[in-house]
Amino acid sequence: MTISEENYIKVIYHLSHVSPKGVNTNAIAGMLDTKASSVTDMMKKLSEKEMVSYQKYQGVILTENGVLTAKMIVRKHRLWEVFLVDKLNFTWDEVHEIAEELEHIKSEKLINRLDAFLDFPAFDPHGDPIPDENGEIKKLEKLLLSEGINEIDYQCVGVKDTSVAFLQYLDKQNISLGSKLKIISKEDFDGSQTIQIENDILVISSKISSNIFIKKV
Amino acid sequence: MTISEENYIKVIYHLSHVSPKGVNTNAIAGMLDTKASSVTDMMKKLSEKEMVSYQKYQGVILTENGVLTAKMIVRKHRLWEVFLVDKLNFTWDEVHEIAEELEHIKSEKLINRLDAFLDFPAFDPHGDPIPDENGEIKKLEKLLLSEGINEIDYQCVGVKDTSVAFLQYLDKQNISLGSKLKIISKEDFDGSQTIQIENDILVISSKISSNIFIKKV
DNA sequence: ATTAAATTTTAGACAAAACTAAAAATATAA
DNA sequence: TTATATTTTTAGTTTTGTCTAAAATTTAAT
Repeated sequence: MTISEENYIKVIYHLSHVSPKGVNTNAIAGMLDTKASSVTDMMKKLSEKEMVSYQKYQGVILTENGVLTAKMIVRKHRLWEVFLVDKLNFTWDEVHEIAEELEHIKSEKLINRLDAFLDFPAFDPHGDPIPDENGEIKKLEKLLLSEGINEIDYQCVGVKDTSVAFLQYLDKQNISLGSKLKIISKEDFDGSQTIQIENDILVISSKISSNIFIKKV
Repeated sequence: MTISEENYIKVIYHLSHVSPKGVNTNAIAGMLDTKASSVTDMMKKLSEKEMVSYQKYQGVILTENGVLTAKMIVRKHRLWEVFLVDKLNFTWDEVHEIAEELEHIKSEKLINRLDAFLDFPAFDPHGDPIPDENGEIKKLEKLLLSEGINEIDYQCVGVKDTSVAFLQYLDKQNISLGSKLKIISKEDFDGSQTIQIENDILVISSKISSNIFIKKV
């Protein structure tokens, strides 16, 4: 696989979540900043390699093989992003460009060693899930606030502890279902978090945060 | 700079240490596993970009700019090798291929952060020096045995402690000027090393090893 | 149901980086 | 110092990934 082929497959993979019954040429061209005619050319090639199934004018769908290939590229991209943020202290908004290059480094052994070095993270710094070695994706819609990542936009979707006392606490703090929130920082020492919730800043203990379910918005 | 251009510059840089007054086409072709005619084509291009000075039939020399570019590629290659060995537990003989890919990742910020993360190493896992941010190379001919790297072929070139007692010890152990040696392993706890010296296996304390000068062979 | 608009594909070209085969220049050896 | 061998360059192709412009197909609108 060339870098160019990998980029096409990755883009088709992402777009196929929006158009599962066939990704159209123009959309691909738009994402890759190229022309529709170039896309057609590449689709013929990827079709020969059995990475996509393609019929003229009908859009394109990844084959099973194509999906797995795409997931491995996404896996590499997101693991490198974790590395850049966790180990090299980049901020989460700086890493995309560099990861776009790193995702094309070939060694499978490298990426699995990196995965272990990073302690098998399930989500990248943007909150997106990281496929495992076999392409499995833990698509945990909701997660605990205590597991959330800084600077990501979340929404409150539920609670674990349903006691009256807890719900009253939430009420007092103006936390309710659907509240938009963002984690500003987390204290390593006790796991307490500073969060922004609908324009208020709030400090909550890990006992609270591990009883609130949130979801990426 | 394309990956291909970078590879040519790197090869010319290495070859120019052997042929400082002009690297010939065939040698470059040999290193890059390509044909002499392709080299000629590329030399014209690199000449236009003022990375090399090139006259037909007379071989090629890197410009000042070309040398700096080459050093930055070597820097990246060797820093990634340190990362792979020190952080991801690769063995020193596994890393070259992967580093050949990683050396072409573009971000300067990335490489300087990596340098810091690795604690500004001066040598790579093969014992070769790593150029710093400005291209400076610490070309320390000799180093202490205690600073040596496992599995590298060294030669004994001197001693620091010149006392009779020490020299007698060396004599008894059959260690002399010019002895070929290789470090098999090093104990983290006390710094003692197991070394192979002219086919004998020997365990020496850090007091000994920090009084013997060696050099890569 | 036609016609107009938008999308997609074909056909032909181009640039980068490689190749082959032949010509030119340099080096070596009788 | 010629003749021969080696090295290097030129000229002409090939492949990959792209482009433009024109033709074909599908979609939308009256």
